[in-house]
Amino acid sequence: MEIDYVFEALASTPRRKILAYLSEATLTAGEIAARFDMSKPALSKHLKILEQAKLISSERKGQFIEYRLADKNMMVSLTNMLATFCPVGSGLKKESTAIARSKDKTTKQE
Amino acid sequence: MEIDYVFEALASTPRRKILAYLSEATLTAGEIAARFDMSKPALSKHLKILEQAKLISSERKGQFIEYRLADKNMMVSLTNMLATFCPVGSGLKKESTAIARSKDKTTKQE
DNA sequence: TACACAATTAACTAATTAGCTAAATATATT
DNA sequence: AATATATTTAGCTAATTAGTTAATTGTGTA
Repeated sequence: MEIDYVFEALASTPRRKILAYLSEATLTAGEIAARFDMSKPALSKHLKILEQAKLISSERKGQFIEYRLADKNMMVSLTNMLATFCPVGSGLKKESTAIARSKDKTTKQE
Repeated sequence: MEIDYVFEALASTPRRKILAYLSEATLTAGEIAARFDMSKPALSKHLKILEQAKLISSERKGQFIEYRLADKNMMVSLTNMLATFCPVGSGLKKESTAIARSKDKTTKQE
């Protein structure tokens, strides 16, 4: 599922740090890498994972590649996440409700 | 950091499913395990990870152990996450704090 | 006490992830 | 064309994670 990529992407301290760096500024891959104690290829992988999750987007500018937050998509994903865990129905939630109801009935019979 | 545990816990489809199952009902470890195609020890590990992240809590009831959402903590974590990554979120969080403060004041006056 | 049931912990394996260095690709400059 | 810079891809290894079965712990009941 699509949301899986978002959660996987967020489950990494360096990746969340990248998002924080991009929260206000647009930065090139090199500018981001300069802020981490990690090789450029390693950073590149993190950027790829964030981009696959649609949390960031990239645009080539000459020999540079600029990265920026794709915050609209992030908001959609996070909102969906909230919708899953909080009131708004999914199949699992309905089943959970049904379980609660049957348990309640059993308890009252005793 | 504390939030690291939350992200790690959420980066797993079965664990997010467990949260969804618990969104309305309180279930024992066995009742949860019965809904997954996975061994009980494997489920037990997932429950432990969720509990360490303070997303769920457990309580022994005789030979059973009941699990339930610790949703207040989850909401706090998720709200903080929004505040960190989205400029909009941080503004809203501050407003939320302000509202809470003003409500508190009002309540005490009553 | 002895036995059954619920759940966890222990010990292990297979698969995945995160990092590295070296090589390749794309663009800019001379 | 040749060379330099920015970035990514390839190939590798070490560490971590997710699952398994077997053993252990805690509780209820005959």
